[in-house]
Amino acid sequence: MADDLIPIGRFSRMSRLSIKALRFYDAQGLLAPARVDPASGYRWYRRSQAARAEAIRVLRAVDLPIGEIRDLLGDDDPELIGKRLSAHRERLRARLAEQERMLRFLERLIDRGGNLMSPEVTVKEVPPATVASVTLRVSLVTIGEAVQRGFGTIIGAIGTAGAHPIAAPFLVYHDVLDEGAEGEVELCIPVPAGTPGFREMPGATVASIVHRGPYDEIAPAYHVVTGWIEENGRKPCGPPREIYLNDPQTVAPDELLTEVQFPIEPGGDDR
Amino acid sequence: MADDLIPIGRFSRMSRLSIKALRFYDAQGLLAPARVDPASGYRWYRRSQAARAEAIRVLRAVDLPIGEIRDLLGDDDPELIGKRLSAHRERLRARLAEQERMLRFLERLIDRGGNLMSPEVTVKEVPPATVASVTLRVSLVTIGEAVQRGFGTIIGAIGTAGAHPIAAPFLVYHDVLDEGAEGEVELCIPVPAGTPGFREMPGATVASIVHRGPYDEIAPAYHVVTGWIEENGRKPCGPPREIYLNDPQTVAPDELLTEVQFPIEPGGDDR
DNA sequence: CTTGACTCTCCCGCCGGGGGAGACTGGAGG
DNA sequence: CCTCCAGTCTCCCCCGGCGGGAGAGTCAAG
Repeated sequence: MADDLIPIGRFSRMSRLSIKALRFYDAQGLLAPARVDPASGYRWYRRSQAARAEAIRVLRAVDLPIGEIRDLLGDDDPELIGKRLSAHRERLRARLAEQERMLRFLERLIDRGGNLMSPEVTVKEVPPATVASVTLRVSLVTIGEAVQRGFGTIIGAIGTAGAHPIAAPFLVYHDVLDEGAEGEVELCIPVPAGTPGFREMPGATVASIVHRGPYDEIAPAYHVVTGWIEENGRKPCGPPREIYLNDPQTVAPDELLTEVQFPIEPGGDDR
Repeated sequence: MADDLIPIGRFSRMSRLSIKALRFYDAQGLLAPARVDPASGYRWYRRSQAARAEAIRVLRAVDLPIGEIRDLLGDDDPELIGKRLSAHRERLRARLAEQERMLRFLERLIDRGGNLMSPEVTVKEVPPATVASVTLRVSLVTIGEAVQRGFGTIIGAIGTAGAHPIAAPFLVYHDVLDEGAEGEVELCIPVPAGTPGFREMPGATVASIVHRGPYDEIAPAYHVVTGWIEENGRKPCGPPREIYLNDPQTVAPDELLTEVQFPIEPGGDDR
């Protein structure tokens, strides 16, 4: 009846939706103008459409996708609407949590001084040692659990031999466990020199790096060391070791310190 | 030297970056392979590139844009890197705050029961009243401040007349202030009936709606009422009023209640 | 030589519009 | 009646950071 038809510009100012957005919503079947002049294509809105426009504006302001706004405005059942909104709330919460995770991660990065790429690789001499050891065949999938049990076994053996650990436990990778393949790893715990019945571990010159964080983020540390070795023209000469400098039982995963050592041939400017 | 060139698939698994991503980073000049076969186009990476790849992965994990990662990895000054990271942290914080705002807004929406579109319009009779009033010429830009001062003036006048307010203050829009245009508004405070020297406000049948929230979000309420009037075939017959049901001095903006009344011709099924 | 697993380039899609080109049109003034 | 200007139209490209897939070429093992 009342043909107070409003052109798109004025309707845009009324609804605080951009002209582009209004045209887009028209194309998406979300908010069709009351009339479209077939000759000129001009869109004419009615004052009463401002309510729907406002609802759309509000829902877009909480980042509800266009399609879901269309669905939501389609049904009148307030309970269903509540359910849709709640579903979206969960999405927003998830996104919020993700953003928080990112922010915290970034703050950790900044705290570390932005040592993104080259947490210092150092060269050092590792003296020979007597170790209690067990060799296991594992894949990257089973390694965590197997290592836990293995160290338990070793500690038991040390105890029955009347000795005690004198340094941090470590692990020797005799095979490359690059991607899902199986391989041998040797679990070691140093014991007092000369304790009979245990293996003698030779000393070595190693390129070393300390990784801080959960075990499953250690791969980059390996790549950094191997990359460093290559770039500095050194030659690897033995299986790498991983030394557990603190205890996962008492320290948060973020604080875990793990040293990665790659034996290399001596020589070069070992500072 | 060491020509341990790694094809893209293996490097992808090593670095936990998708093949698509690696190709993209190559195209963006972010991580070029050590060698590209000119004949086949095959990309070959070197183990040492895993460190840079890892840095990229980490920085992408905190959603730093590609271009800025390139810049950041370009310069070695750790202080500058820290500054760039901090700048990004501020961006993340801003985004987080925005997400939180959305979530809180959505929760408010849900609490209200999802009355997005039709906060109930009611028809009612407004009795005549005696009011102390002042008429101002304002635009939408100046209205907030002008109304504040105007009500101060009126309260002063009421005091000197020995009367006192008996109902919520309101405002009559004699002109449409649709978009930046100037117009006359009348500020009114009801006083006891028959107080001499004040204006008599006629009664009316009105379509009414209550808006909850900040004043500057009130436009949609107007549109809902005018839309309702149009859809229900009623006829507007006078300037609209805005009644301030609670006090912006003592109530948070989100809790403000403002009633919008549009006089309409009597008749119809006034429930 | 064949086979199968990799890899290449190129193009489209996403999401919600923004920016701009080039062509029309509605209403007001003369 | 014409003119003029602001408003409007459609169409196309752009944003980010890849993912998906087509169609073709390539490497290594049997």
